[in-house]
Amino acid sequence: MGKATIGDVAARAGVSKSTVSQYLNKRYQHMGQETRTKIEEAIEALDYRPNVLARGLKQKRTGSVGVIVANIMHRLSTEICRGIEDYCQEQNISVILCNSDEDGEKEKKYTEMLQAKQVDGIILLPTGKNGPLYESLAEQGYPILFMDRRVNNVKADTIVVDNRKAVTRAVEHLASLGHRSIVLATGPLTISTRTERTEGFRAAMRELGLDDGSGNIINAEISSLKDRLGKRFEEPEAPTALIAGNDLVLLEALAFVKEQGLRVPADLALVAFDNIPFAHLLTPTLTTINQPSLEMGRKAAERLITRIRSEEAPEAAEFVFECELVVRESSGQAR
Amino acid sequence: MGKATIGDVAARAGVSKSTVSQYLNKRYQHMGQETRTKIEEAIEALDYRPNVLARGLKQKRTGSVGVIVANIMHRLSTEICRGIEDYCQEQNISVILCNSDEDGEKEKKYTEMLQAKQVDGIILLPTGKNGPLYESLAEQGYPILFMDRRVNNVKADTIVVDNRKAVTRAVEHLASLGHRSIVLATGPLTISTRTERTEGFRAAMRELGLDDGSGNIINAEISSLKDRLGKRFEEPEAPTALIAGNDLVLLEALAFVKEQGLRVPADLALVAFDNIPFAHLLTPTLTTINQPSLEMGRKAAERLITRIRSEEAPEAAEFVFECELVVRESSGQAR
DNA sequence: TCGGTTTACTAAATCGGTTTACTTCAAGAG
DNA sequence: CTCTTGAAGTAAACCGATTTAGTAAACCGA
Repeated sequence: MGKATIGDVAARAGVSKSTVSQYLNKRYQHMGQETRTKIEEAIEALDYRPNVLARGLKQKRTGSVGVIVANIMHRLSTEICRGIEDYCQEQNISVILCNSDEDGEKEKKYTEMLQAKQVDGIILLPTGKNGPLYESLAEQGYPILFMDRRVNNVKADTIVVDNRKAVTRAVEHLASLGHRSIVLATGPLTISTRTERTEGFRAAMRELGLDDGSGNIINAEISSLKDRLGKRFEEPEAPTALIAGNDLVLLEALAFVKEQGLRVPADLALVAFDNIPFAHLLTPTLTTINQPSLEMGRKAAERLITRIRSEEAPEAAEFVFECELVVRESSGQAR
Repeated sequence: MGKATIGDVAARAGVSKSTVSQYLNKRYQHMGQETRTKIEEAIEALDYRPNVLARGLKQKRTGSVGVIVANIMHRLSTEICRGIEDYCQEQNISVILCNSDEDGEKEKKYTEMLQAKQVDGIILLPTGKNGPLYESLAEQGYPILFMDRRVNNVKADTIVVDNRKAVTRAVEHLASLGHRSIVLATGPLTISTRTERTEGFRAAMRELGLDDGSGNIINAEISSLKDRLGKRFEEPEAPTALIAGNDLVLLEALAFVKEQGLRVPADLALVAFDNIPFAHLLTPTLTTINQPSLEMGRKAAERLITRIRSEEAPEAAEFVFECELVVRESSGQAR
């Protein structure tokens, strides 16, 4: 037997579809207690469950949001997703998860797909490669929220961390241990996270009277990172400390350290962005810059859903979270 | 302006909705080239995108599948999700992600929600706490697929790894290094993964003429694991090797090792299930039993989608993947 | 030039709900 | 006894697509 419909329930309860619909939506004002009971029984007997497609078609709300992340395999993305999921679960909203793979085309395809699916809103960890798309979404008044990375010229809610402050703290921490030649390594400057960290780094170094020349800033593709590090170490004033811009950079840095037989922190102190799991189990344990990813995810979902439910779209806002510097063994005294 | 509908397109192209619908579904047989062009133009001009809710309502297919995992934060779950997502992306299917949190109630709520959403099928990493639910889904002929954990008495596709063989290899490996007192530590025996590993362990130990008594098997809640380990180490024939049943157990084991000041592998050799990230960066590097999680995820999606698309449901099948023992430093020679 | 095909297209029903506007009936007011 | 009002409920339109059954016009052979 096919699934029961509202019509079946109505027939069995001996009332009209309209009344059943009222019941389903908990509008009991115009309904006798008796009718209510009959409907309840019919629903129970038929194991009826409303078709949310049909409902969504009429109501123009589907109770689902889309999330597009660059890559769910990154720890940060996973944690953000979990935060989003947690909140949505409480609110009975379902989450459609998409991986853009840092590919602008996929990102575009996905936003279109999500809109076709009539999701009520989208949370985007943007690739940054679809400026016009972001703008048009925001202008349409479509509920959209950006995370982790800022996009320019787009009036939409944004949730990020204070990258400048985070990197400043890391630099100050290392400087306080006597480090003077500190290197920052990140991927190419294609997204706000990296540019902000780079700028923050430059400013902090200058502030402390340390070399702020570009020699200590490495913005390179992961694949050429070890090369670049190798070259830097051959130059005068070899680095005594390194800040890794994310988990992938850290992996390369650790591989470099291993190959060169460097000792941490004696030869090179290490600080890494991202909530590296096992940071406390590595030898030496690793100093990290943690992001409150779960809370950020929760906040994102909360903000988006509030926006969806409120009649008028509130002014676009930016929420800035603080990172936490967790000092462990890898950032030790300079020689 | 509200979004354009098929009616708007039809009006603008000067044809009927039916014709536009034919066009959308690429049934050009009964359509003049001229009409086709006009429709194309209208769609372009109005930036029309079909409403998949409406389509799904009529067609009874939504092009989306649900995935319920116990906890996305587990590395294994994340990887499985990624595999599923990859395949679905290729097939233009969207993925609704749910976290059951090992909570039977949530799992139930989610399956109901997914069915209400008319998803075409469900991939479940079951909590194991909803036997009747699993059965009824399978009996209804609803496309459902179980992963990672087997469920009894349910005729449905299942994707698992060969846990017995995996644990046997690990035991043999350790035995070949001279270890005679090997301990297996897992969580409580509530799911097939753990019981299979435990049984496989027992069999392998017996096969090798080693102590197969239950003294070397610890099935305990994570919270009491360190206690149990401590007690076992006070008994005669202290363990020289430990197999950790998953990543959480490993964390406890490592904490225990640290507290007790044990040296790995000199005092205790370690082997851990799951694709622990950083396994190759820990000191010593960690021997792991890797699961082909990405392929398993892909396979799951492929199988489910094939089943959805085929008219008749194929016979339920079980797909068993092999684990890979990756030997690193933590499993060294016994004293 | 007439009946039969083919081609190109359309009207209307349908999917399963929600919502609006209306009806019916009983009780209370005057 | 009539009029108003409120309670309880319903018929029908609607959401935006697909699909079925059918039609109008062109073409074609005899």
